[in-house]
Amino acid sequence: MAYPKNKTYDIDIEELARFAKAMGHPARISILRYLASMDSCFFGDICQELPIAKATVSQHLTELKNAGLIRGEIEPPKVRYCIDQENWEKANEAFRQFFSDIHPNDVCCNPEN
Amino acid sequence: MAYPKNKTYDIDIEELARFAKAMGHPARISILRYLASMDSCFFGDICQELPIAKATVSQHLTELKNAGLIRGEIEPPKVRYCIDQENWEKANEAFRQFFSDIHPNDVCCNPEN
DNA sequence: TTTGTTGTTCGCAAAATTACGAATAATATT
DNA sequence: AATATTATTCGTAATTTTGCGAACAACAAA
Repeated sequence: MAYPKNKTYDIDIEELARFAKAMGHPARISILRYLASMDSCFFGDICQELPIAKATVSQHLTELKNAGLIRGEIEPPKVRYCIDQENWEKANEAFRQFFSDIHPNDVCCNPEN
Repeated sequence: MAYPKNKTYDIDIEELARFAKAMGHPARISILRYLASMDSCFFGDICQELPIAKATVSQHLTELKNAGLIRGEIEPPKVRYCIDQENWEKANEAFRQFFSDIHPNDVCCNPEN
């Protein structure tokens, strides 16, 4: 853009957008999927799953942490990552509600109507 | 980045990421919400709902169209937009499945565990 | 034919994203 | 104390995103 200019949107819209944005990259979806399938997950394990450099993986993890979707804690010399239970539920609910807002027959310009 | 280097991920992961990315901006969430709440929706109506310039709205609409989440058809001199029923369901299902993959008690490093 | 309405496209600019290797920090091991 | 392991941060670069006003295109109305 340039100068953000304080565009404002509803809080819940901003929140859903933040969750969606965090999920808006295949590497980050992969990470979340992987974390969701494991009980124990170190940085190194995640790193091995992805076709990108560790520095980049670390950046993606930071974004997921900032969005609240994951947690990381140091277990020297490793770092253990996992899904953030509370916010994961929040995100789940936000998406669920969002999609439940529209029902097929409401739409007007799809071919079938 | 620089030179994309053909990072590959599973097809379904790519798809979910594309949907999420399209939803990763409050203006686009607003548009989708608005469309989901209306039967009839012209560009001008959408535009009035948002705190950004029409050129920018048009760009966001293009992104949503490219992601397959909406459709637009010309009804001179206006353009009618609506949710793309089929892909909306696809997206809904993709998110639903994604979130259903994790269950609270699987996680390992949340405070409660 | 000129004018008005509607929405897209163009040209531009600032900021954010994605990516990498190298350097660094923090801890454990020898 | 020196070395090895692990993961983050730094520096850099290319690309993408977001945004705007102005110009444009398409059609309707006067």
